[in-house]
Amino acid sequence: MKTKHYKIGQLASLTGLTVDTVRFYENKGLVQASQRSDAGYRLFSADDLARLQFIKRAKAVGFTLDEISELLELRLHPDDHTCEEVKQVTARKVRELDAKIAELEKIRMSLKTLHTACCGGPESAEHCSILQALDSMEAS
Amino acid sequence: MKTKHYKIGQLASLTGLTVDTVRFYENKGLVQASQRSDAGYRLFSADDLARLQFIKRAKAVGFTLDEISELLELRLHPDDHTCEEVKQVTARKVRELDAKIAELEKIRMSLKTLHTACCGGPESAEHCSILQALDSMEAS
DNA sequence: CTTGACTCTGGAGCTAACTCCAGGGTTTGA
DNA sequence: TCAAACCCTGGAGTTAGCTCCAGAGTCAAG
Repeated sequence: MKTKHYKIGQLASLTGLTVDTVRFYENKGLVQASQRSDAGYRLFSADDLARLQFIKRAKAVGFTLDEISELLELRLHPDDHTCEEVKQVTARKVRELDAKIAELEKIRMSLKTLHTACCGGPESAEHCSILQALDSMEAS
Repeated sequence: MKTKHYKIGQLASLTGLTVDTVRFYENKGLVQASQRSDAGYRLFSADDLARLQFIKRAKAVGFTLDEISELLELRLHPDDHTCEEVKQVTARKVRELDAKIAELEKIRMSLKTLHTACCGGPESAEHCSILQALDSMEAS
């Protein structure tokens, strides 16, 4: 029983990335074809697929490729003496994510305010831009 | 009574942007010096300051300058016949933000899993990377 | 056994978002 | 009053993250 593997084109259409982008990521060390065919074709595993999907999602929320690299490299080696280090890194990342999420929530709320104020009651002029909506939130 | 205004350097140090970046943003139309001094110096208002702070925060969560431009341009004109349009745009943006937030939450949770699994019990080997942490979340 | 769709490498080109001059004027504090 | 610290414009340079060749080999259906 052999594990299923994908050629670069299949991987590309499965992830919605382009063939060039996948090769570019490989070049950057973000992903690595688990093997090559006799003809030299890259052969990727299901793990590689998951990795690329992760990369795509992390990118969509504003991580740089370097940051994503760092996230992907994060591994727990239970027998490793730098475990405390890893713990610190993850804690820091979680705090960063919390901050990011808070920012997004804030922008989301002000958009929501904007949305509901639209075509509405007498105070529509009070909340006529996203900046004012943000201000009114922070005041409350 | 005159309203307080800032020269570009003050604005830069207040926002943590560089002078060059502020000028770059002005060039792109993201912000506009409300007036110029006799010598041609840009003079910015408190509104401009708020605008730049918004831009900075929006950038930090992964919006492009074009997207930020779109957000800043979103205004409600109660007497405008395209109000329904604006409502649609805000609704779409809110949905996009929801998706973004969900992604971040997911990554956050898997980091958290990674964090707590570290140096821990017998299953630490089961969650030794962020990808596996993600997998284990989605399975549950 | 051929033809069209796929793959390879290496390198050039592109867009977004800055960043850094050069070469000049302006403000301000000791 | 004069030097340091600011500001101006216009344009060139940089980094990240792709994107697009050229030129050549490979695979699969008819």
